[in-house]
Amino acid sequence: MTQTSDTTSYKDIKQTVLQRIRSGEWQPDALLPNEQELAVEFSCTRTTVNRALRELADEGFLERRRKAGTRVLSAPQRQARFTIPLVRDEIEAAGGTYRYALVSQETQTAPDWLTARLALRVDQRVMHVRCMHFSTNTPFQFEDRWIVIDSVPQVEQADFSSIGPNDWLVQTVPFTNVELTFLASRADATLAGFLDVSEGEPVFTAERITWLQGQPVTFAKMYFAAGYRMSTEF
Amino acid sequence: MTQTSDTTSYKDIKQTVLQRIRSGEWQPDALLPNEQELAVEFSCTRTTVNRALRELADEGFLERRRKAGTRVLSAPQRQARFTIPLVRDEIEAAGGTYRYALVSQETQTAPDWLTARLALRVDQRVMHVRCMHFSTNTPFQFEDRWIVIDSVPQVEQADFSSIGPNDWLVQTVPFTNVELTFLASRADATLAGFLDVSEGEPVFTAERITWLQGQPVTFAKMYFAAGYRMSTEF
DNA sequence: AATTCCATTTTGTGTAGACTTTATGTATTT
DNA sequence: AAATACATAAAGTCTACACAAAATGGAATT
Repeated sequence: MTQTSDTTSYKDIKQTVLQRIRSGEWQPDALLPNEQELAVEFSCTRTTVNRALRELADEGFLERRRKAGTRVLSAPQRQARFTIPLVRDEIEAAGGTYRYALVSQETQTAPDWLTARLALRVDQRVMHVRCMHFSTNTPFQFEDRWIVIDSVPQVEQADFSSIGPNDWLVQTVPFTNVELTFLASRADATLAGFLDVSEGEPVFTAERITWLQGQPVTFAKMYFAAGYRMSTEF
Repeated sequence: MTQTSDTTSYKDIKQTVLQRIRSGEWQPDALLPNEQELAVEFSCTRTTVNRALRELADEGFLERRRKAGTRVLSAPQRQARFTIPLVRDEIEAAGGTYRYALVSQETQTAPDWLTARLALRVDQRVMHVRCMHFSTNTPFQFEDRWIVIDSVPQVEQADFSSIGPNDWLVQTVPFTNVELTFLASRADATLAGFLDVSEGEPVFTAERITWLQGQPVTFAKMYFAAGYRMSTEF
């Protein structure tokens, strides 16, 4: 047999399965019929059922184990997918005009806390860059970044007065692994000045560590202006 | 031909493609060979190549368009997947003992800001629940939640003195859609008391709105104790 | 009673081939 | 020059089948 327009597609199956979970027909922890049985029910091949169930498992609705079968997850460990936008894109998407400004750029020996955080060797040298991102001249984000020189030797020749370190890195170094952390921090005097808020105000903060094949490449702290909200739907 | 142990698998292909992107062999915006050509190169079927490329596109490395082919994304819009854990799981995973305490529970008419936020009808009634989550008797999270009674009528009979509203909802109502927001807020007197921090301290906050087939179900604000970090790797 | 071993079940992944859908670039027409 | 039509290329999906790998539950053994 071959594909015709009235075939049940993997998308149809996904929908139907979700319906059954939502309607309570398949309760949490319940065992689903196996792929072969579902294939018969939906009059399609096991391959098609497999794709549907595999994607639903990937999306966090189902749990699948060989021999054990497929179950409805009791506490749907649904995953929020944050697309971390580039600052420029985020500002422009909100209708602002993006402006970048370098605050400082210097090479130095990695401070102790950074050595510990990135598991650097002692006295390893880093490029320290601080810069501002504005949306139509309103402070949007203050970025405090360290780049490991041994991992990106070209950085010693880089000039961040007109291009941001993130843009430069994205163009220059691929990366393999990222650790992203969100937290709330308190504006100290310096930060308050840059972001135009009062000292002591809460500041939404993101930290990002990037590795290339196990080697630490860069650590960045990004402090967002007052009222910033990081949002996603799923 | 059939599958043998020396076959190139879709995982191998994913790795190889990533290598080529990282090494710069396939620059951003570059057009990849088409599936048929790659199938020949990797001595496998187009189906296998398709799965590899499809997943890489899904993970944000590639862009695929029919007829136009497959390209390397210039600004890798990599997506962070946050698995939003249940509070209890999060506390227990960190080695703490979970304890729950109800602060208040009452039905009321939805306040204006909530009516606006959830697009409720005027004077729609909601259940307002406030509660605390402790990790070994240390405040971990203060939860401030509203549940739309029309969407979950059973909630009027619910007793949240021993089970948290989130646990109850997960067991009772499936959901279709979630909006999740992270922000930094400032501890007011009440919050400072619950979380055992000074007034004015920054508090990492998550807001969560849940819908069931277009109907708003619940709005929750979750205030985390000092020092909380929401972290993910990808 | 506990442990080890193993057949069996169920998902995981691959091959081979075909049809479907989309959209691009070119040719044609206006 | 602009708009339209169209052949075609490339990804998208399905069928049908096969073998692989994991893990469960029970049988056999200690």
